[in-house]
Amino acid sequence: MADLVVRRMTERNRERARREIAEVAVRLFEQKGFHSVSVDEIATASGVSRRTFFRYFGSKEDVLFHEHAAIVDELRHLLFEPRDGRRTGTDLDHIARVMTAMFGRPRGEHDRAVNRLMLYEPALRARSDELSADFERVIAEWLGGQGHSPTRATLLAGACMGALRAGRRLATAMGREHAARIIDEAIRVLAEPWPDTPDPQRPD
Amino acid sequence: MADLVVRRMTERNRERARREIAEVAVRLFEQKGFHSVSVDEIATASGVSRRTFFRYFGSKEDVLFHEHAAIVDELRHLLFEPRDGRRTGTDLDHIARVMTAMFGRPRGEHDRAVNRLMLYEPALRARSDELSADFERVIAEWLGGQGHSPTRATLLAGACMGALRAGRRLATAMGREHAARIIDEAIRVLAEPWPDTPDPQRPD
DNA sequence: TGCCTGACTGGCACCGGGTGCCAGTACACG
DNA sequence: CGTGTACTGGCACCCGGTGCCAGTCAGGCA
Repeated sequence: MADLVVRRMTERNRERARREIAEVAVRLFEQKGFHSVSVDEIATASGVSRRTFFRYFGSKEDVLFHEHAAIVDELRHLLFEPRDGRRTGTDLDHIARVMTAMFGRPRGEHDRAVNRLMLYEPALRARSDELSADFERVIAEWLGGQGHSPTRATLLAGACMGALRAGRRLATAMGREHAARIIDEAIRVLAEPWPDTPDPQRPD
Repeated sequence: MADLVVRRMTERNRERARREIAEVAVRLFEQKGFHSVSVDEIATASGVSRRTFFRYFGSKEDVLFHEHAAIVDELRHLLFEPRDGRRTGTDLDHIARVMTAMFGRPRGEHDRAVNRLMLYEPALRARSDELSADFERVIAEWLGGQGHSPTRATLLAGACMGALRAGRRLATAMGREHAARIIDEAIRVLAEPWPDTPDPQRPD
């Protein structure tokens, strides 16, 4: 029991140290660019050894991405266990609500800095696309449970995350005040993407 | 003029050497996994020095991806300069034709091996998604020229490449014989993604 | 109080990817 | 046959990442 208390203390301290290191690192990244900051620099600037840095973060990139697993878990939770008991509307309505909740909420300066870095450093963009890929898998899984065939669920989830990923990039580039409008437009694009597409059964 | 001829010879020799190195490397990657093959190993196995390897390929990953720029150019060419003069059908029809042409054509064993590697090694999957991102940019650019607003063009291109990227993964995982069917279904998903979505103007 | 144990840290050595630099070499050209 | 040029290989170096080991600090226990 005392053991449990000790563990919790340690855990909290670790979390605090992790956050401090991450904040120092992000500040350096924004000053000099991701590539131009070495792990040694981050480590000494945050008062730990290089070796210890790698015990807190598996890699240099993880400084920016180590919350991703928790974010994916949150998405899964919102999708599969809607807050108001039974959900209403269509599948797309539900996904739209969840995504608006995920992307639309206010974030601190740290998160916004991480977002800026992800947008402009190609290596980091690729890594952030992995988060989208995880989202896509979760959505496909959920759609499969809603009665869509596995193939269709995968493709729908792909289209869905494709539009939302593009929307997120647009919103980051154009500024926070456009975010809501862009997410809204992304959903509309998904609901009715190609209004001029003829019925495939009756080609003209 | 003689100078030009010499340049061409050299260029051709370089290209041949590059292909040989790439084939040796892919063979090693499939035997032992991407991470377990060092650049030294590739270099000695293909009879060049490590230093020269890095003159042919900017990085170890480039062995698998150095054709990407050419592929993107080809996509751009097919999209913007349709073979039969004026294109017919809707925007989506046109994109569908181009994509079927890009992904549906027969490929050699080397290309298929590269595809397998990309699918199963996470680091390589991320890198291959950059190709999709380039495709997405080209499609957005083309859609912009077809009269869609910049935002809408970006979002449409995102949805489009999202479904096709998912379809390409499915096809690679399920085998070549399903490729045509899956691409077809991806296009249908784009044309009519959410048949149960109510008209946004008349919510029920 | 003094010892033991276990978690954490830092330092060291090492590996592999990637680059700058320089010397050697092969080859077309005059 | 000399000469310039493009290519090569080797060396040294930087940086990200890991295995290993020794030191340290705290709490538990006799």
